Amino acid sequence: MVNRFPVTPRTTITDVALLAGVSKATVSKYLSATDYYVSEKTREKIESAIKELNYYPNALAQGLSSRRSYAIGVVVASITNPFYPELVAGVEEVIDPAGYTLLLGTSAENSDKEADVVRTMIQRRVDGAIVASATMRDGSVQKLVNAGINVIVASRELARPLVDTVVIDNRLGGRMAAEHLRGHGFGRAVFLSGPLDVLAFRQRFEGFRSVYREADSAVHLARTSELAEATEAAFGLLRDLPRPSAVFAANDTLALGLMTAAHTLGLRIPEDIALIGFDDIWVGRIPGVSLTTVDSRARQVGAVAAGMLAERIGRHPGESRNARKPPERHVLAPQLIVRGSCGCS
Amino acid sequence: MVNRFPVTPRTTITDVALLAGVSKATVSKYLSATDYYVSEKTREKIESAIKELNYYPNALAQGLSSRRSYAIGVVVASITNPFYPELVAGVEEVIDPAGYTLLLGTSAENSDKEADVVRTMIQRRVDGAIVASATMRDGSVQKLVNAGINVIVASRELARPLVDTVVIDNRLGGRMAAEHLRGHGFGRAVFLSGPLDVLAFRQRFEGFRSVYREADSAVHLARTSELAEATEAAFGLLRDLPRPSAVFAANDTLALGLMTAAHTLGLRIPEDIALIGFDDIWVGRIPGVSLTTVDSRARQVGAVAAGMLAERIGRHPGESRNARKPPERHVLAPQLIVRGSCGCS
DNA sequence: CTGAAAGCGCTTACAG
DNA sequence: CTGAAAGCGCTTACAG
Repeated sequence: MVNRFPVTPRTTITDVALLAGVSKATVSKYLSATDYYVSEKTREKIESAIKELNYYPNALAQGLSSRRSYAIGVVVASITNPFYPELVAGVEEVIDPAGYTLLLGTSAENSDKEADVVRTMIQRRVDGAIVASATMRDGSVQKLVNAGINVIVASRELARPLVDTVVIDNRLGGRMAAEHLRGHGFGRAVFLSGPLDVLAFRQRFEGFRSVYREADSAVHLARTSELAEATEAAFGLLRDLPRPSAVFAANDTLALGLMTAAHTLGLRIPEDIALIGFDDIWVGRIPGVSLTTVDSRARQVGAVAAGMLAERIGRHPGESRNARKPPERHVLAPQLIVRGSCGCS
Repeated sequence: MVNRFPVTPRTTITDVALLAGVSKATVSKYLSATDYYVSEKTREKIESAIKELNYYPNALAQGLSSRRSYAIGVVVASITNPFYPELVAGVEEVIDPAGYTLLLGTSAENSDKEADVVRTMIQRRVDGAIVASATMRDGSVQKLVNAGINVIVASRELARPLVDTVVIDNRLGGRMAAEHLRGHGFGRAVFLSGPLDVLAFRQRFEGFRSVYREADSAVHLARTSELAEATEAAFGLLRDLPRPSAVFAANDTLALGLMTAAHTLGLRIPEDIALIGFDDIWVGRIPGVSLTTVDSRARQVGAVAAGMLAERIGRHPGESRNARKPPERHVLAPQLIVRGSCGCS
């Protein structure tokens, strides 16, 4: 077979071995650093050969051979929803120093894309995956697990405890928001939410309802929690009579939608409507927004998830069935962030 | 050699070939779809074997063998700066249907991380890279190119036209903002900027200065364009006497910093200070923010960059020297988005 | 349309 | 501490 590829050949481990006057095996051992010892003299020879040849080991070959890709997949619903970049930053923070590369997958609303992402992660043989997309079905997570991938579910939960999970206490968060509103003297409040089949929303609602019970509480739903949809839903809510004087939004984007709709209708916040959101995306800190909210600690959730994943991978390198250790559940505490939109200041 | 890895073996192309009663080569041809023809009968046999065995081709092996990883690297400065997710979304939009996987790299401020990202992209043998980090040095881009990777620089420029570039016309954008401010009757305005060694900032400034000339114009610098630093710098600016009544910020985060500082000092926007930003991050649409700004079209920039990259890769599969076609330059037009902060409404 | 065989660039027991 | 050789799971000319 001659000249299969008419391209500039890259330098390989063989070139390095030749120049250093040692075997490929020895170069490989030098590269892996930890596991094997290499004498000082050969180490030096190898190092200078690598430098001279400007050699970069081929990660595909390494992965194929060692059955370890040093890649981890992160799947989020949408990268433009500011909650997710924050979580991804948390993941990166810990994954990065550990030498892993991040494959980003977006599941969108779309179930085709969801299937694509799952397939991609499996085919690329990621060492682990962090699934942080609220819209991803449990079956998709199951597929990853079946394929032998270590997976951690972050900022959401599965119906059955299939894998490690890291979440905040959403019920508590909902309760905190509701109690704060009640503390302002509001006898009635409305919960503005995305679809209630998203567990986090449902739990926040439960927390809310533990304070505003029965007839006193009401829910108003948006189809999704995109700003446009949220605004649309908020218009509906604000035209309902009697108009609520206090609203707890299931996340900050929904809260911003409410702000937008209120503004258009000439209603002021907090004077006409007191508002609390959920997540604490950075936008809320801007003076003109000044959103009181519950911090869902996206960054920490990401970091903790990455830490748990790294531990799993360490325990089961290559393909595992997640078998040894039973699924763990890490619960972080939410935190009320008081700013202007609730009427405190 | 017996039992090298005590792990559940995954199903391989050999298993599929065996079950389907054909050779690995034929299965491979079926998998590649486009290039080869496979008879209807064998196609069916292969398909059912794949389904029965739940087979997923190993992308590492495919990449090693074909010298095509179907991965593209995207490097941004910071994923939590809302400008970048928007650009990444644009990239994804076109990369995704084309079957590429996105490797995300963050260069941060840190030049160690920058080197890591470059190394990672090279070792993983990405088919191409999109560099959108304003803080990444030209030398790093050069390294990628030297390693035979197709690279597109997005939303920034290199000193020398080394690779394809997609940018907006920053000078024009700066001019549009300045002219709008001048149209409001402001005889003097200040340019609030990040470091002027970032070309985009410098060009925006040039556009600004083409309207507010010489003594009339002034610059005020922030160390970075993080919100906290921006706010800090804005305090300085607002305490300068005479206090400017119009500010053009080099990007929206800087503008938000100015809003924050102004609010703290009891200054109103636009009554006391008219403000225009740059980028049009979605936050500006929120009523309480209502930021007049210049749309830098992050999403389109990302999409166009991805398109150019796909074309390069198609032309030079595997390792190329980006040689054949000279570097291209794609310039998009910025667009003024008028909202409340400039005093228009 | 299909298959045999070499090769992609590494790693890893095993033997020394 | 070092090396020979097999193997990781694919793809691709080449021949039929």
